[in-house]
Amino acid sequence: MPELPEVETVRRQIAPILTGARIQHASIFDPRLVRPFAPDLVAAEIEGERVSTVDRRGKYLIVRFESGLALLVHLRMTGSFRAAAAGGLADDDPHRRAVLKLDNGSDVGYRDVRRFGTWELFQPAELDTYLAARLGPEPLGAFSARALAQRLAVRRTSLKAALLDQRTVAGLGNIYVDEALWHAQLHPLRLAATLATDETVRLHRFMRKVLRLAIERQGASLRDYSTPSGEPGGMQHEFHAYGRGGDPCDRCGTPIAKTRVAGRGTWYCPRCQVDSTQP
DNA sequence: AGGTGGACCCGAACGC
DNA sequence: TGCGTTCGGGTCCACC
Repeated sequence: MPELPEVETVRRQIAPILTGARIQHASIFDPRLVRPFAPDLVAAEIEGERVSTVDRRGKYLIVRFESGLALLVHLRMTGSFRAAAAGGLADDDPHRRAVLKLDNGSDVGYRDVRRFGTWELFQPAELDTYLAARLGPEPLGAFSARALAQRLAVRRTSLKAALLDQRTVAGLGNIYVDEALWHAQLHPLRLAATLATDETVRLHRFMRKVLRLAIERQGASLRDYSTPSGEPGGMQHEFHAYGRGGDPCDRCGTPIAKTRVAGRGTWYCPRCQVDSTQP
């Protein structure tokens, strides 16, 4: 489940390989990846393009070409990249959906078991509009506790639902929301608009801390995620809440509880994360 | 208007 | 052992 830290790890690993390289040949095997457009049309459009930068915005990867064209990649749940020397990608992967052959002697494979991931081509102006409509600020960019407070104040829903909404803050998913809330000692069902200043400050501080640590650990490898070099991340060893139902809370020893919030499996400490707005 | 829940996928884990 | 069922997760899109 690639969230911001996993996507940033992928970006850091593929950026040096892609940047400055020309796409010699593109193969797209799964129509779902680029629909409603035909795979060969999309492949033809990026062939010959030279990569200028590889950026990230929220959970999106942006491969920008010198022509101005941009390839917007979303890994959704199980998308992953794998880099190898030319001809060095395993040839028996049934989940491989695309391959980019570069003019610098590298092959970049794209794999996606569940086929939710997407590749979309954009002209620069369109891309900005598209992203601006979907994403709030980058949590690790110029993002203040005051900005977070402002965004939460207008929401009429739970803290968890508000944080999962990419327009509140870009890049958090189910895992890092639970982790940030555990650190900040806030209940996932707490109404977003009811946070006191010190609570918002805590949430802001810990969401950034957790994301930074996760990037340092190269993301969390639970089921499908691994880095483009094939290594697993290490952040799963730093989890305090996510997936830890029944384990003693690392702060107070109370067993971690599991419930369902905003349609998602949600783990929290029933003692440390008390909802002061609920009876 | 804004929030909620189902659809999209498919492998893993589970139940019998 | 083998089958069927449930689950999960990000985003979009109906629906309330």
